[in-house]
Amino acid sequence: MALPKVGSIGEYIREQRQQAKISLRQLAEQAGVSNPYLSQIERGLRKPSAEILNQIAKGLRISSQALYVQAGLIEDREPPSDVISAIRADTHLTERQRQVLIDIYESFRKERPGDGQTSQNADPGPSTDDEQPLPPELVAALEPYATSDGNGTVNQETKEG
Amino acid sequence: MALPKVGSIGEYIREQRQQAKISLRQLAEQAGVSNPYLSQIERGLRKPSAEILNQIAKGLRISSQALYVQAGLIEDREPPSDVISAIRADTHLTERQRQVLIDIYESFRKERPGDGQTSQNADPGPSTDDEQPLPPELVAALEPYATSDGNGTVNQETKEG
DNA sequence: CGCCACTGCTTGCAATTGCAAACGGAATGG
DNA sequence: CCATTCCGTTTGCAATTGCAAGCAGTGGCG
Repeated sequence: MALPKVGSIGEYIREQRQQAKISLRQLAEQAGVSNPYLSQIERGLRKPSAEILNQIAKGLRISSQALYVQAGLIEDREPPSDVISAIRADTHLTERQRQVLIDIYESFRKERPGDGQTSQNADPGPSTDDEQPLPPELVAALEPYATSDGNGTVNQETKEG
Repeated sequence: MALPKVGSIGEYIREQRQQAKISLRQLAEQAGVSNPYLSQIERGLRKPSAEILNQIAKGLRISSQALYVQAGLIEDREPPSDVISAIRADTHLTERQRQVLIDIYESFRKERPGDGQTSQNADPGPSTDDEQPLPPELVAALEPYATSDGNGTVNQETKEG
C-alpha cells in the first residue's frame, strides 16, 4: 500500500474533500470547524488535534482512523492478505455473507478498476458511486434482506436526509 | 476489559503508573514530558494531545491505543480481523468504499456472533440465511446503490438536503 | 455594468497546551 | 539537629490551536 508520507494530513484531507466534490466551506460546515482553519490545515499551516481530525473525518464520511494514520497518531496496521482471501477465510461469516461481501467488493473494484481510471472515479466521488447500479447477482442476494427490513430503509433515509 | 468512563484519562494514567510502581517524575522522564504537566494531566487539569498520550504510553509501556480509547479519540473495538485489515489496505478502494465494506462486514458479524454455528456453514442452509433480516446499518450503507436503479433523482435530493 | 453568491485565504485574538523554575512536604542519612 | 534527595504541586510564560471578521477573486445573472 503506497501511503503518502505521514505529515501530509492536509494534502490527504484536501484530496478526500475533492473526491467528495465539496468546497472547503461545505466541509468545514459539515465537520463543524471554521473554514479558515480548515484552509490552514489543508495547506499545512496548522496541526489539528485529534478531535478536529475526528470532526473532519465525520464531515468527509470517512473513518477517523484513516486520518489518524495520516497524521501519524496511530500506525497503519499490517496488510496481511487480499480482501477476498480474508473474507473467505473468516470463520465468523456464513458462506452467503462471504459471497455478499465479495460481490460488493468486486463491484466496488469495477468502479475503480485500475490506477488509470482512479482520477476519473476520484473526482465524481460519491455521485459516481450512487449512479453505479448494483450487479444483478448482488441485488438478488440482498433482495430478501431489503424486503424484510423495509422500515429500516425508510428510517435510514430520514437519518441521512 | 472493564473500562472506566471516557474522559478520565488522567485517572487511568495514574492507575497504570501506580501499577507499574513508578513515581510521577520517573514516568515523566521515561515519557519525555515535564513532570508538572504530567501531574496536571493526572489530575485532569490539562487535556493532553495525542502526541503526548503517545509518549506517556511509551513511558508506561502500554499501547498508545489504550490511551486513545481512554481519551475518547478512538473507539474500543475488537482487534481487527483479517478482513478489516485487508479492506483498509486495499488501494483499489476509495476511503468511502472501505468504510462501507467494513460497516457491512461488522453488521454481518453481529448477526452471527456465535462460534457454535460456524460448523453449520458446511451445510449451506440458504433458507436460514434468507430469513435473516439486514441490520439497518447495512441497509443504509447500501441505500445509495439500491436507489441507483432509479433515475438517481432521489440521490440528488439527498445530496442537497 | 452592478449585484449577488460562492470560493479560499489573511489577520488578529482568546483559549489552550506544554514547559521551566520554583515551592512545600516527606523520607533518609550523617 | 541539618543536609540531601525525592515526592507531587504551583505558577508564569511562550508557543500553539481554533475561531470570527474580513478580504480579494470568480462566475452567473439581470
